[in-house]
This record gives sequence, structure tokens and C-alpha cells, in this order.
Amino acid sequence: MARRSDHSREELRQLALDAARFIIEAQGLGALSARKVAGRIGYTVGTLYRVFEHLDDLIMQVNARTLAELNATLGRAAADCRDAEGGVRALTHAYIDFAIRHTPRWSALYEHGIEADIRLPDDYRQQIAAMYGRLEGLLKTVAPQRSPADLARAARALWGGVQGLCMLALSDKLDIDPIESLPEVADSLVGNFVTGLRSAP
Amino acid sequence: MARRSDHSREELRQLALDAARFIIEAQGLGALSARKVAGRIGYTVGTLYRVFEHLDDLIMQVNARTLAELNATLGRAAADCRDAEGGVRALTHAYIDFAIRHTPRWSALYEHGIEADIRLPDDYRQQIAAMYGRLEGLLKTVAPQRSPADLARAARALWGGVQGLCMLALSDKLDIDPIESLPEVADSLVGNFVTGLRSAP
DNA sequence: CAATCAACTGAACAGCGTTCAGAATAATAC
DNA sequence: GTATTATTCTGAACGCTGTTCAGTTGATTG
Repeated sequence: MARRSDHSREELRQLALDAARFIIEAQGLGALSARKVAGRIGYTVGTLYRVFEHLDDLIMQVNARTLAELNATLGRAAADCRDAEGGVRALTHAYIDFAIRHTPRWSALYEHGIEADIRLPDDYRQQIAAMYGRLEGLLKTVAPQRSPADLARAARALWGGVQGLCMLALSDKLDIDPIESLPEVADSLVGNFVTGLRSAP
Repeated sequence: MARRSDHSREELRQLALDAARFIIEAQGLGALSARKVAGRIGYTVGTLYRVFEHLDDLIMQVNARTLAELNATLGRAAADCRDAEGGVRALTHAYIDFAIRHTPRWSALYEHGIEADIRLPDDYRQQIAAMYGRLEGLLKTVAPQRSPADLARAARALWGGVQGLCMLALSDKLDIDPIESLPEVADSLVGNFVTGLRSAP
């Protein structure tokens, strides 16, 4: 029963991405399989491979969506803040909150392709750049005496730091109770870092 | 040809761990399989399962070894340093160096079991605790006015930060040239953080 | 209505983790 | 020295995986 026009290719793509998102959120990236995704949207594996080149493509696209969602969340968090340091803290807490509430999907961002020499898609890179851009803006307000190069480094340092903290905490490698202490530890990171950044260049 | 005493169980374990280490280092964690490990040491899969409960066990034990090696490297790096802040920097650079030179094995530390509720083995936890302990000691010298709880948080914050930086950089998500800029970005993290930590409690 | 074309299926392939009956060998008993 | 027991080890089997592709099916065109 070849249902040629039940769904356009784009609709199919969206259906598959929704299904994959659901499976990852419910059972983790490890439980994702082409057959499960296909079955969930009422098609068979072969069809999936007309829409995605590999399963890695599909995962990448789910990740790009997750990143966009995360970015939007961070945007909202940064919106209602008076001072810049508060903004940085708000970003951090929003990130941690997202990682805790959507752990499987969040960790899929990092579990996948850590060492494969896969070139990241452009929208993926744009999402990443947007994050750094936002953070750089806040840090510039915090420490206006710093050079742009300094601020770029600082944004990456801080963001990598927060991400690493979440990762260690949620895989139980921080040697502390993850959920409870994570915000405190993150505050230590952000607080000390921002203080340091404000000091003489 | 059941070669009952060609190798003791412990010898078999070591052989398998060596083989697994080799495969991971050469082709990454994703390329590891029970059959490959078994083949490489001249046995068949079944035998492997008399020595390891799951393949996850094997990976965990490879990781524990990697962690021990990393720890030893860090110990050597921290040894020849006059001031404490230099020690922290040396630790950081040694960590980064290890991550770059042994990327597949290093990333296996984090690729594996990020969200499985696997209880980490005791020696694994001890290695982690040792790392934090060393760092706490240095930070105490840097900022003696800080409370032990503060220093514990700070050690975890900084270490998580460095790890996150390496992870983002080596998976090309730092939005900069990874290998070249990584030490600079890490210096930004450590420098600013330490400066902040030294400020009034 | 017939021919064409694209969508879709589902079987196939090689490989995966894991299990376990049975073969092979070592250790022990007589 | 042989028989018995205990252990090690094999290799086939199970159900799963990503991926491919010949062949079927439905829609579109002439």
C-alpha cells in the first residue's frame, strides 16, 4: 500500500523527528532505532531512508531542534534581568534546569558524535554561535574593560564550564548529590569567574 | 580445545582489557565489540562472559584504568610547581594534553553511561575523589580564607569546567579551532576563576 | 484505459550483545 | 593407569541493530 501522498516528504520528516524526540525523551538515545521511529509513524524502515541519509542525520536534526528549544528558553530567561551578572546567572540556571528536566534529550546533544569527524550542520552551528553571542553580550556589560578576544574566550570558557558541570553531575561523577548541589556548584563557577573577569585586565 | 590453564582468570581479564584499550584508542569506543576483543586475545565471545558480566563492565574497567593513568599523569604534573596557582594551571594543561593525545580513550570516560543509572565501581569513585582532593588542596593554598565547603564546590566547579571545555572543543562545538585555542580558553577559565576565588569570601 | 513514475514495503545482509548445551581438557579418586 | 568429576571453552543460536534494494503498489500522465 504505497501511500504516495499521505504525507509530503517534509511532513514525513517532521513526523519522524517528533517520534524520535519522543523515544529519546522516554527511553534515552540508546533506545532509539530506525525501526522504532518508522513503526511509530506507521511506515517501515525503508521509507525513513528516503528522508534521512543515515540515522545519524536524524539524530543530528533532533539535536538541532533541541538546541533551538534550549536557545529559546535561554532567551526568555535572559530577558527579565536588570543587571548583567544576574543575566549570566539566569542563563546558567535556565541551562541547568533544562538539562535536568530533559536529561535524555539534553545528553543526546553530547553523547552523539563526540569524536566522529562529522561536520555539524549549519543551523546547528548557528544555534551554538547564538548562545555564545548572547553570553558575550552579557559579559561585555559585566567587564567592559576586556577586549573582544578576551570576552569571546571568556564566554566559551564559562559555557563549556557549565556544560561540563551538568554532564558530570548528571552522570554522577561530581562526587556530590547531583540535583541538589548542582546549582550551588554552578554558582561557585559563575560567581568566581565573573568576579575574576571584572578585575583588572 | 578448551585451554583451561593457559591463562588464569586474572590474566584473561588483563589481556581483554589491553585488547579493548587498543581497539578504543585506534578506532574509538563505537568500534568496540565483544567479538573483536575476544578475537584479539585468541578466545571466543563466550569466554569473555566468564570474566566480565556485561560489555559495560569491560568498558567500565577500561575507563577505570584510563582514569588511573590520567590521575598519575596529573600527579606528575602537579609535582614540579612552586606556587599553587601554577599548580592548578599545570593540572589543567596536563588534563588537556591527555585529552588531546588520547582522545578516544578519554572521551570513552564520558561517552559511556552518561544517563544509565549504573552505579560506578568503587575504585572508579576513588579515582574521581583523588582528583578533587588534589585540586582542593591547591585551591586551599590559593584561597586560604575560603571555607572547606567553598573549596569543595570550587574544585568541582573548576574541574567540571575544564572537562566541559575539552568535550566541547574536541567535538568541535566551541566555535573556535579546538586544538590551538583550547589552552587559551582554559587559561581564561582558570585565571578568572582563581582570581575570583582569591577575592573576599 | 494503458503506460509511466515515484512511494513504499519487506526481505536480506552483516554485525551486534548475550546465552548456553555440549565438547574438550584438567584435576581428582580409586 | 584408568574412571570420574569439575572446569574451561566453543560455537551456534536468539533477537536485535543500521542499511540496501528488488519488487509491489498507488497516483499521475498521455
